[in-house]
Order: sequence, then structure tokens, then C-alpha cells
Amino acid sequence: MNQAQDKANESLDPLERQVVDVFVDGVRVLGLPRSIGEIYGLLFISREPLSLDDLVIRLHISKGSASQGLRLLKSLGAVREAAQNGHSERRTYYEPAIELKRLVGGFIREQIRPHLKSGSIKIDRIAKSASQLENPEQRQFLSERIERLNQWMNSGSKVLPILQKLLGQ
Amino acid sequence: MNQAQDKANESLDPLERQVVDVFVDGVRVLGLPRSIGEIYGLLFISREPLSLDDLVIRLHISKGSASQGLRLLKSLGAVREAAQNGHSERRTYYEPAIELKRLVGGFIREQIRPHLKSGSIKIDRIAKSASQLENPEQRQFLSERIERLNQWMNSGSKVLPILQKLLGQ
DNA sequence: AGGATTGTTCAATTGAAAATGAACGGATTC
DNA sequence: GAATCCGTTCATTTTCAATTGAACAATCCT
Repeated sequence: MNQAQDKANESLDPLERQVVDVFVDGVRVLGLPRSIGEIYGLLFISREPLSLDDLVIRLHISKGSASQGLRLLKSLGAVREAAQNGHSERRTYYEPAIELKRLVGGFIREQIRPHLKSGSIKIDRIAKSASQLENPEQRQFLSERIERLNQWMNSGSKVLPILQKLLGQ
Repeated sequence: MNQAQDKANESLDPLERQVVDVFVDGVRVLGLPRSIGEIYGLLFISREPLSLDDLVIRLHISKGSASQGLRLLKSLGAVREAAQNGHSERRTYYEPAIELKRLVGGFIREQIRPHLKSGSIKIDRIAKSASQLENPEQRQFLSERIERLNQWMNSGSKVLPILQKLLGQ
């Protein structure tokens, strides 16, 4: 690779920047930090797998950010390590998973389900306290509302697999 | 209402606090600020509609927060003004919408669709730029990836109404 | 009219979450 | 075993969105 190319690749060209920004916006909706969007976005438009150092250089982010970002993206199943092309190469390269099914599945598994679960536990505790209230009308009212919360949780749990299935083509 | 009750209502009792916290967690998953969760949560477990001042006093938040929070919740259709009980009362009172269908619908309409729309616009612009690239292989690759993005968008648009319908009982 | 009450707006502040970067560990090569 | 390379960790710093609160309507009451 010649010097001109090195120089060019030290930063994103305008087109790459635009695509990356789309992902930055996208992940913010999901409540994920911008670095996640930048990393995934750059992988998404790169023809070759990229190393951690590539990300650091081209996105101007720290090694720490890149490392943590890749860790999260791996846990989501949104990036995978690229198969090493034969000869001994220490550095690991990453490529994006681009099947929507996989991305949605990972997000649901890692970000949604844990919250649903911890929410259920908290609600159970609350239901227990509520059932011991003295005032019968207050107890009645709270029980109804807690029941409503449980309905929401159930609806959510039921819909998630359907959602995954629908997005699976 | 006597002084003892006034005092008691100046803050949340432990049970109320627990419920409110569930909502605080809940809205954070959705990328909304904690005050939104607090306000909706308190309305959710209150037997009577509450005024802006009630929220300020009981949640220890500023009038500004309460006002802006209520505005967002109203735009989401998650909160509505309670019918005035007869005699002239200037203050407006709020009660929560507790039908999951309505809540999900509002969230999709206000928070999801706008992002999908602005995303589509950006992607169209990018597609235009990409189609003018010199290098044919680069152009080809980018076009494929952009096509993939469009597929995602379409899947999302198609799934949203289904989601609403599924949650509509 | 003037004063009291209710709610909104927005510039300034705060705080929680993200990003940094130095230190570290492990693996590889010479 | 020393030097180098690659990646992780985590205490500190930075950033940016949420919150505050004072000024400002708007409306009501007498």
C-alpha cells in the first residue's frame, strides 16, 4: 500500500462518513453509544474486514473505545471475527453480520430480555408488598395496576419471538 | 386533608418508590429520560389524577421538568387530561393511559417512525452519491450494502403495524 | 385595574454515561 | 529473556442530554 492510500485511509471520505452517521443515528434510537454506531457502520461499508487498529485510526477513537465497542457488538452477534486468510496473522479482523434476523435476535437477547426479566422480579416483590396493605381499597387498586403491568410483560414476552420470526427473511 | 396527610404526601412511600423505579428502568430502555418514567409511574399508581404541582411536590422535580415531561407524555398519548369534576377548577389534572396498544402506538408514531423516515431520506442521498462512483467494484459493493439497508427499513416498516396489532388486546 | 394562580420557555447548570489513555497482561519473535 | 505487538481494563476526563429555576405569558378573581 502506497503513501497516498495510507493517507487517504487515515480518515473517512464523505460518503463513508454519511453512511457511518446513519448508523450513529440508528444506534442512538436503540440507546447505544455513538461509538457502537461508528464501528458497526464502518465495518458495514468496508469491503475488507478491519482490525481494532484500523478502527482506531480511521474513526479517530481510542483503543479503549474500540475494544469495548467490539466487545458489545460481538455480544450482540453484530460482528464476528473474520476467518484468518492462511498465513500466521496475529491481529484479528472483524466483519459485520448483516442479516437483520441475527441483529434483532442479538439485541432482544442482550438488551431487552434482561430488562424484562429484572422487571418481572421487581414486580413480583411489589405485588407481595401490595397484598399486605391494610386499606382494602388501596390494596384492590394497586393489585389491579400490578396485574396490568404483568399483562404488559406477558404481551412483550409473547411478541418478541414473533417479531424475530417476522424479520427472519 | 389534614396536616399529617399533607406531610405524608410530600414524598413517595417505599411501595410507590419501587413502582416508580420500575418505570424509570422501563423508559430508559426506550431511550427516554428518567423524569418521564417518574411522572408516568406516579400517575400509574395514583388513584386520583394528579396536577403538575402534585408531581413537582411528590417527585421533587422542578416545574420545568414536570411541564416538559407531561408535554412529551401527552404527545405519546401516554397521559391525558382528566375530566374536570364539575365545579370550576383552573388546575388541570392528569391520568395515565394504561392500554398497551395506545402506549406502543404513540411510541412508534412519535419516536420510531420519524427516525425511519429521516433514515430513508439520508440513505436515498447516499445511494445517489454511490451510483456515481468511478471504481466499478467499489460502486457495486456499496450498492449492495445500501440495498441491504433499504431491506432493513422495509422490514421495519412492515413489522410495525403488525406489532401494534398483536399488542392490541 | 392589580394581584394571585397556573403553566411554559429557555439559558445556565448538573450529572450520568461515554470516551480517553496509561498501565497492564499475555502472546510471539528474535 | 528482552523486546515488540496486540488487546483489555479501569480510573480519570470529557461530553452532551436532562434538569433546573428564573423570567415570562396566560388566565382568573375581586
